[in-house]
Amino acid sequence: MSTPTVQRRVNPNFITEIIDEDLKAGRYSQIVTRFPPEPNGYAHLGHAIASYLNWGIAQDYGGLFRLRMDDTNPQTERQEYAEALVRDLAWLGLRWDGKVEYASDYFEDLYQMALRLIQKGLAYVDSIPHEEMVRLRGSVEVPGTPSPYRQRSIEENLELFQRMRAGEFPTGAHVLRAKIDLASPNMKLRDPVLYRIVHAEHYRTGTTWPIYPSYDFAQAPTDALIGVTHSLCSLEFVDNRAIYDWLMEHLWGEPRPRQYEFGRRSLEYTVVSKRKLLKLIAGGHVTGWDDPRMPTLAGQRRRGVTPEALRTFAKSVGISRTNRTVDIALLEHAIREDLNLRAPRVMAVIRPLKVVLTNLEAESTLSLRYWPDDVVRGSPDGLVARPNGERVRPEEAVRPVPLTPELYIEADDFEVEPPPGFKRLTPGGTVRLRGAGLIRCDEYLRDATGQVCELRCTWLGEAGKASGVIHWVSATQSLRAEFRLYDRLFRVPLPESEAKELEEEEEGETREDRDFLSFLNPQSLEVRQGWVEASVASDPPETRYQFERLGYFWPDPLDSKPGALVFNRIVGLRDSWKGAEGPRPKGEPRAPKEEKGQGPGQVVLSAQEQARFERFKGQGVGEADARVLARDPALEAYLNQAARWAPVAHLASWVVNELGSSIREGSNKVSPAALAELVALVQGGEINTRIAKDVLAEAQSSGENPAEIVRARGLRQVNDSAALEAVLDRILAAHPDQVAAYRGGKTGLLGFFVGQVMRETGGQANPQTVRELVLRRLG
RNA sequence: UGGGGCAUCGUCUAAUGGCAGGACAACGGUCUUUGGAACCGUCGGUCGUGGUUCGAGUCCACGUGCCCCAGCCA
Repeated sequence: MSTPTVQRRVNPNFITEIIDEDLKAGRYSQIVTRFPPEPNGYAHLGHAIASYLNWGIAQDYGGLFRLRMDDTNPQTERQEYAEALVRDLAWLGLRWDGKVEYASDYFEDLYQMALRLIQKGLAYVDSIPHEEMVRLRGSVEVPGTPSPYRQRSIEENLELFQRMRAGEFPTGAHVLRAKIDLASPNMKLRDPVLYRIVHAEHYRTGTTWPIYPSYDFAQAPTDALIGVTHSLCSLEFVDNRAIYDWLMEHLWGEPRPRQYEFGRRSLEYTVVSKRKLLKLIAGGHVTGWDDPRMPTLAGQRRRGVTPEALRTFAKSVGISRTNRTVDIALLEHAIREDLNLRAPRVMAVIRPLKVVLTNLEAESTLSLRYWPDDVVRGSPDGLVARPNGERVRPEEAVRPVPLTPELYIEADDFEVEPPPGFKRLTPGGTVRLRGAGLIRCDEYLRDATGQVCELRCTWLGEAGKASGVIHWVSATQSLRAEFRLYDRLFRVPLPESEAKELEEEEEGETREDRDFLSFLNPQSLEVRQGWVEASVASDPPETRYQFERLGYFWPDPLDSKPGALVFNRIVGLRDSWKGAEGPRPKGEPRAPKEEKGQGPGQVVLSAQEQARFERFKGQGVGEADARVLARDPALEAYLNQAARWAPVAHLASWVVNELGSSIREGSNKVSPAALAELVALVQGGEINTRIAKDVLAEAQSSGENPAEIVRARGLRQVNDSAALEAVLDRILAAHPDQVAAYRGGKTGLLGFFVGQVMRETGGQANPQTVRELVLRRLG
């Protein structure tokens, strides 16, 4: 196992940094990640991103990836969901090592672990009513108070817990709690529940267990049992990490899994919470979990999105420690990019307008290519695919397209009064029929309602010129088809926060019709009856097409039948035409960022602090540092000790800015005398601040004496201008572009040159001297 | 409010204390038998105020804003 070098599945991030360190330190020989969905709903894009991350990292590091159902709540979980989860994640292209794991497979192990905890006096059976327990837990401001049962003997706890397991008590009568700290400021640590009694049938274990582990007690121990090393979860569980660590400490030991949290990703114009998805289904706003507008993997699959596109999307979204909402354009881009190379081009007309070619008597059959030239050119072996997958030379990747005297074109492609820049058909105008020469519109007919219903045109062959190209199909030899044009499910990018604002305006009165549903996009599905060229009838049913100028489509896997074709629009084409109407509406514009009115903020010092502040200032300490020192007794004490060996004015900024955090958190390993000695070296010009800082950091972790490190390494400051100039010359010669850019005005490069010299000299050059040299040489 | 987490172009994401870069979007152009694709370019960012430093997105202090925690859900 080693650090990945080529083509990572997941870009480097704060987790891979930790893994790199762990591997380097030899803490694990192989990394193991896992994805633990709860089988209480369908997999959605959020699952896709999180599972891809776990799988991808394991792949990148040659580690193992496990899939585990987190099925510890029999009341909400179902076999159907577990199966769907497995099916959908497999479809996504994830491969897990070993069988699918289930937390429920480890119920016996967990039970034994709970017994051990009780035996160690670290867990107890609590028998107070639920509401009472909630009350005793206190609040964020008020510490909790112990339950009267907290002091039960080990024997009594053991007996009670065993009787819980034996099913002797009704649901909710007792719980097993960890004995941690009821006064902890971390609410999660106030004696969390480990086990509860639930008499309900579990979809896998049936009625064999009347007790079920809680999230916390299932997570850490099963991670450990299946060998997980890096247990990733989302940010809302940060506080739970304390329980995770506590359990591992008392039940497992090293090496053991550790939990790391990442920020959730949500997607514009969608919701993913199970409750909301169910509401969409129940309300008939979508047809089910696999409705192509749903953010579920089942929905995306039915829509025609490929797993490759979703993996590309997941990779591009990335991971950080911040909750983020991703621009839906990123998803659409990933889908188009994938389909551009995958989808053969054919023609369909979804808003038909009849065209009669008055001078065309005979029918003919054209042979049109499936692929545009740029895709052909991009093919590595020069071959391209037929819809059936067969790879052939471009001139063989063709289909027959009948050209007949009666055609259909897109109604949008004809305008009686064209807006400026309109490149399609107009009365008397000429346009190119894709692959079939030019036509001129001689006449147009209107129906009783005044709508244009037919065009009479002259077919010109190649005689003439036209700037526009439109698509078409034969009116007599094409296939009828239904087209389902899917669009965003919501009108606004953030339906949930919009709904929340509404709620607040209503003063807490949550009305059914004022929630996120009120932001549904009424045009999220538009159904059209039109025509598609007949060649598609002989293609495999899962073929994804680009209907030229319309978008990417594929036959609906459930509803499309040979005699009754139904095509789903997977995603439209980008449209950069800004005509009369412009591109299709993209929702309401975002609200601009609010101006933040922020004052400078000044701490009010107490009288005593004020006195100390004045004293430090009098000793030559800068105001900001003096203010910090005056308010922090620990720093002041440290500084006072160090002051026996060096002037306060020289020491203060080091104590505040370099050692401040470690002194405060009690991890400081540099003695006041040692700091004073180091600072004296800086003051004497023997070393520069850069060396001092590096050495200090090293001393902080190793506990060595910093001045000793300086002596042992022979570190010193290089002031010799001639020597530095020689180094600088080499660097200027090696970076002619940067030199030119600097002379051209990019003075930000000063830092670059100084930095290069510093690096070259192992940080020992006198940076002021270098800076002057650079300025002199390039100025 | 006690505790915890987070803050870089409109969006997502990079930058051992040393050139704030990439992708998406937007905008403009080239090319084009798809107003597609491709290619080129433009716009645009370190939450604020101080401090440390030759040099700060990164370190320190003080602010501001957002998110999570008081289920026997996960």
